[in-house]
Amino acid sequence: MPTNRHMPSTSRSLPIALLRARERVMGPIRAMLSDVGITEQQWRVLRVLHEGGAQEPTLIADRACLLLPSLTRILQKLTDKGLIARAQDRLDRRKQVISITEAGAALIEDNLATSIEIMDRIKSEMGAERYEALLDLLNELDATQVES
Amino acid sequence: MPTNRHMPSTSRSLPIALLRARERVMGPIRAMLSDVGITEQQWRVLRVLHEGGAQEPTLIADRACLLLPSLTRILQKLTDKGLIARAQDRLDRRKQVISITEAGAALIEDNLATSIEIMDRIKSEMGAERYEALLDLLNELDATQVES
DNA sequence: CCAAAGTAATTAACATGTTTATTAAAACGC
DNA sequence: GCGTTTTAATAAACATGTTAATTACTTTGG
Repeated sequence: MPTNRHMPSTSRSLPIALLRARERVMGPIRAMLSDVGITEQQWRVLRVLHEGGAQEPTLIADRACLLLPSLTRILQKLTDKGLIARAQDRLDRRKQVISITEAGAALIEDNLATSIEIMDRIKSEMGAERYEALLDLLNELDATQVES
Repeated sequence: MPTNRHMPSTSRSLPIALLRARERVMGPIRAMLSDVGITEQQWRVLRVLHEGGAQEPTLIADRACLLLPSLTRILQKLTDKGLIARAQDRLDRRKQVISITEAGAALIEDNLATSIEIMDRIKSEMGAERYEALLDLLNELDATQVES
């Protein structure tokens, strides 16, 4: 069975190349997080709250790149762990306001340096210029309008 | 709460940029696949088999970028759908040999053109040169050795 | 004001991701 | 040969991804 001439080998398939690249980056970060006892997604939520302050779930989902049903479960677990707190929005009772607790902030602050070190290592391995070029291209791809 | 000067905004965070870019690419592809009634991962497995011929699960997992436990479940579902067939390896009885059925091959062949069109549209939106540059950088990132 | 449409969050159901453990079969090493 | 180690695949358990449905609340239009 010959290779179809229109079928990209996996290294030239954009979806798979994106997947593999992400796995490469997340490996060391997951190792760090498993020591802390939280998942990659929980880490992202905490970072969004630490960076952006108290905010509603819809905004967190957008910034942490999570779907709302996933976020619902993650917020429940983070509440159980005492890393976030929840309150009702007084102006719009459909909404909630999620905030990070002191324990949550401490967790972020204790591990942020390590996280940055990991990314810096990748950056210097690739070369800063190529690393930045990659980020630019990824953002450009994200901004692409794919007409239906 | 001021933004930490060492914390990248999400668009400059490589893990999140990779995630967003992938979502952008997979959106239209998922729409196509949901019409066919299979998932993105099932599609990847069928393509690997169509492109590479009958092979063992470990090799499929590597090529389709799946972990073996996920693949185990996916192979069971594809078997139920009649899109693949399984046999024992006669030389090494730990191994299996997975092959694509005629129905599976037909499914791939009926939808490959659409899949290629989607990727071509993204390629032309970005510009072929930048698209190729992105693939190169992603492969370079994947080849990076992150020392422990 | 009120019915209809829209929005925020949750729930449900199924599929996959991820880690650890298990089972069966091969390959090793002495 | 035979116990040890390694490998291939599966199983189990928990977390998330994904889509559709639901609930509660708001906004809109007449």
